[in-house]
Amino acid sequence: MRPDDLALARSLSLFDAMDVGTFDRLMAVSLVQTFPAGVVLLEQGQVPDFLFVLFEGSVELSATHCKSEGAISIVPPGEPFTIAALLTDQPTLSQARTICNSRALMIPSAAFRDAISADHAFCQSLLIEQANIVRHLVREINNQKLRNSTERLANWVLHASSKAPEAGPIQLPFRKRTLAALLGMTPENLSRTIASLEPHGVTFKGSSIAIQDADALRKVARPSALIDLI
Amino acid sequence: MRPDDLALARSLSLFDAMDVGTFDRLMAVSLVQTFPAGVVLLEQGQVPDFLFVLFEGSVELSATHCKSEGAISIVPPGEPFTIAALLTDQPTLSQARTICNSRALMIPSAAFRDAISADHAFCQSLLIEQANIVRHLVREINNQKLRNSTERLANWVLHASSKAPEAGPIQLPFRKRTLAALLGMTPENLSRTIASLEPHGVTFKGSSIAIQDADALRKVARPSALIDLI
DNA sequence: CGTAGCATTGATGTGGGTCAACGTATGTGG
DNA sequence: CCACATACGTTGACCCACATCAATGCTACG
Repeated sequence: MRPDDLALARSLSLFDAMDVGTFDRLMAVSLVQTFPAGVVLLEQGQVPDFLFVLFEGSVELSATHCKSEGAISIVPPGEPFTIAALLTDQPTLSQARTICNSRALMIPSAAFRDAISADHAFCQSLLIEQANIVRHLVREINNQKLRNSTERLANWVLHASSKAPEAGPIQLPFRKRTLAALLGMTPENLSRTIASLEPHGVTFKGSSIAIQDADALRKVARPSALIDLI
Repeated sequence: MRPDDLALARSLSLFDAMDVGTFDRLMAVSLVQTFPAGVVLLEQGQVPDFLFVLFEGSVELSATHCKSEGAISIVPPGEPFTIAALLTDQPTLSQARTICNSRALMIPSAAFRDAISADHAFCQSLLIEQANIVRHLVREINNQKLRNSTERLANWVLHASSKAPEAGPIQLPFRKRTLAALLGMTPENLSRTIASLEPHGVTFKGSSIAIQDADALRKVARPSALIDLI
């Protein structure tokens, strides 16, 4: 690994609590690789040999069953994915596919598990991290069970705009069909839902989304601390 | 705590990896309490003061949003619940309500977190446990997104019968409306779905469910390693 | 034996899926 | 630089799964 990649890895929140010695041992056996868009990093049903941690790019975690596909989440840079499969040494439940050019740190599974055994503080921080993922997934289940597609889209827009660094229109970070899969609907229906939302304070123009009237949008979305991050 | 309750606690898989000293310290500040059916142990939005571990009975974890309600899961005896909220010290995302007379071990949150800090092996086993919960929730999301209600019910029956200790008809362990909430449908629709499943190898009689023809049922359910536990 | 909650059944409405056609971007090679 | 190809997005027509509302049976329990 190159020195600047080492520094980049060290700066990730994942390794915040990790002991320097453990970190160095882990990096000694890890590698960094770049991938074009559309590459499958992990097939569903496969036991992962590596833990992937995204340096740059995005990865879509999705599952297919009898021809229908659903996306679990889009992994942003800086985050690891499918840790749960690795920890339990079980086949992944989702496929991981790059949706743009990406660069990832790859840590051999066995070495990662050794690090957990060796470093109590790291193990603790991972536990908190997994607990946060559990909470995120419970939110997702509630989102899916208790809302219709209009509400899901409206809340997604609100959340995306609150995450954005500055005010003003936000850019859709992937294709619309990906958003549709993420929200649990068909691309056709997403189109219609977008159209039905335009009189309520949002405008979609290509991949640019602008919120005109946040209050009006919030009235449709009815966000809840139970489901959304306030 | 009474000695037999201490022994019962020690036998739980949750504490398998826990050091004896840590265990004793934890139990010294814990208590055991019994509850009738229908008691709310944890309100949604509340930061839990205790970790509950069920000795006997069952607890329903559910969420309500704008008058509609969805169940996340039914906790069986021997298992803890809402650990994720406790680990992250955040408000619970679901309400916990006993669905029958129950008895639970109650461990003060702070003491539980201390045990995690003190005992590396325990922390590691908890991490694996959380990873398993993550996998379960991902399965649940796939189940919800990729299947219709008939398939969900059929798979639920298959899974329930495979969990049952002996062959023969199984008993529905809760009211039908609870099952409906768990499967993400209305009670009315569950009734109809049950009726539509009867020509496919299952018979429902009151709260007793008998599988006549497992292959026929499996043909409707189309179970998948991706969603179900094989 | 009445009452209250739960399960069932029927009638009806609607959200969202499906299928097909058309419009619109993005890139590729002549 | 433009015609063409290919994939993506949009729109419309239609259908079906499921929710909703309302009425009727069940079962249980005081």
